[in-house]
Amino acid sequence: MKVVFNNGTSGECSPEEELHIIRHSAAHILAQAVKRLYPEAHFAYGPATEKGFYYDIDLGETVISDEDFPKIEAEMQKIVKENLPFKSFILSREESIKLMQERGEVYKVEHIGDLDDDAVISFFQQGEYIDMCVGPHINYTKALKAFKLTGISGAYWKNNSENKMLTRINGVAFSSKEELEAYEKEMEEARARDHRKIGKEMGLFMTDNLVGRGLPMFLPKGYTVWQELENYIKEKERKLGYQHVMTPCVGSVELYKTSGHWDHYKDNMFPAMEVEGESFVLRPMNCPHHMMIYANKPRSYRQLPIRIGEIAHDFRFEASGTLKGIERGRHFCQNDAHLFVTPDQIESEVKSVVDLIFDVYKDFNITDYRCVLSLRDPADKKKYHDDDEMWNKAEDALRQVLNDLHIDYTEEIGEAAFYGPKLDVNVKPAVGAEYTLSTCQLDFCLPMKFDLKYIDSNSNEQTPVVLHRAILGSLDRFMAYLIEETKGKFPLWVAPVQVKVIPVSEKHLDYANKVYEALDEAGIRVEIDASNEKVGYKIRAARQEDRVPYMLILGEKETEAGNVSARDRDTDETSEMSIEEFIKMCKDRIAAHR
RNA sequence: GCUGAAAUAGCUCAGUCGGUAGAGCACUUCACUCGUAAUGAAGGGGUCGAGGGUUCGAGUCCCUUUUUCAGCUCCA
Repeated sequence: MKVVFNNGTSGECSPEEELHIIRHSAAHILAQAVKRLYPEAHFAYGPATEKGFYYDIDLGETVISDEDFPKIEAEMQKIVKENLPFKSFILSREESIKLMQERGEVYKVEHIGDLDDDAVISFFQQGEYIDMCVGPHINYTKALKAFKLTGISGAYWKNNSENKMLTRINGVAFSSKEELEAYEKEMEEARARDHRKIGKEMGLFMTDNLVGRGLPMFLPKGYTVWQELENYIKEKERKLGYQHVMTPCVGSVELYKTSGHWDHYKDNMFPAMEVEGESFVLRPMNCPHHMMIYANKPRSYRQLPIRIGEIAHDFRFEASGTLKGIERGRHFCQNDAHLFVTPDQIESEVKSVVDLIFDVYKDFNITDYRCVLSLRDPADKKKYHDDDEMWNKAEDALRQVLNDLHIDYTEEIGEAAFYGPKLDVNVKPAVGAEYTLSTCQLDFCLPMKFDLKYIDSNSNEQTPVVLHRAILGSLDRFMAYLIEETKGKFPLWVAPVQVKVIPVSEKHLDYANKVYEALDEAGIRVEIDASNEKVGYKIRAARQEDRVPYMLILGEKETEAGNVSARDRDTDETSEMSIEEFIKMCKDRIAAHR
């Protein structure tokens, strides 16, 4: 595809860059259309995104909504039809500021101020619209063939909530109409597997205004899934030498002042409760409790590593706008553990945690994830515990382990916890932004704050190192992920209803009840559909509502032979076998996941 | 928290200019006794999120508020 560069020349771009350039150009065309329709508009940033583009716009007093999209899209379409050429030119810093000031583009002027002194400042112009930009861009507006505005929202200038909120118009753009249609279909499918939607359909969890915002409640079927996940991970941990504990959901404010969490996070905690002169908070995390368990008695190097695990209820006063089903609530249950280790053991214990993460991912077929080594921002002395030597040691140690394990990761500055660096494993939900599923954090800081000790082989006191880790992250969030990945078709061992017994007619109800009893007795989660409906109807319901792994169709033939006809959810194939054979098959399949 | 949008039956949604609240599914009952993705009929079900206002009259217009959704910020 032919493109225009910011030095005024034109040439071919690589196929990989093509879409990006189309999308970025779409942002300029959007701005041009908006400027024509709303002359009072001023523009901030307008980049390409993963699937399209957006432009952050200051519209002054004007308020627009998605009802205005057809009008704006029509104007964009018109600009495309006009087939305006994109032209570029370079100006000096002074000329640039003058040009942008003349046009009232205060954000662009501020942007110029942020640029390095030797930065080349270039502009692109199509028709009457001029934008400061490094390009490149499409050579004519007609090269924008398929786009659509998808949403409107607020966005802070320079992504800082202290700054003014601008209007962000989002859009998508593709190289062809077919690709745009495919994308829209994909989005529709993504919305259909949103865990909030499926959770409602399957009766997994609910919320209620009277209970409170961000406080989901697990219904019997959802709690069944939850318990399976809990048992699964606890068993894995037990085999790896973890010891599970149970600690209270409340802690004194002093506890969190000691850990340092109070200073960093008190605004995101439920406010303190004053009782008889003491202050308590609902706990937002479990590290301090586990630290105190470690400190409960003298520890020897011979006992280390000590691995303390807990399926722990936590409460965080998350901003209302961030709540999202069971993916992010104000109450959640962490699959938390703290590993107290000697410095020599860091590598092997981190490795063991990382192995566990990927072992679990294998069990659940999780393949689409991204590893991030989250580091401190050395300039931010306020957020991060101020001890450069400690940080360098911790970051180097974690990086070293990841390299030794040959794990692909990207480093992100300013993403660390206040007490130490972390390895985060991030995934993408059906709808919305990436989040962290699993984490492993290296902490030299809290053990010092809590004055934790162990006696080394020379009878000297030493401070242990702590690994904070969560494999399923929170059970709630993991379940959200699992729902979206499986579209509610949970693996047999997790499925809230594993088998649905479907009698062909009321005549076969007695036999169906007998089969039901046998399965129930065998510990298989079974339901019977005794409703007065046709088989087709019942199958449809079993597929759509509970998404059951197996349906047993029981009619004349099965009753006489004493067999079952088992229909497999995943293959839609039916096979006839004895009750005993079916039970054995189920039990074997379930046991294979333990 | 911020910007925008939305809230009507258990669920998904319609409701025009302000004039007695609707559909499909689900539920209940009856008939049918059925073989692998919807049998038929009848019936019950609503303070239109909440509170105020305008009006002879408000699901509809205005204000406040709560919740939900999209995104921003945040995520120990």
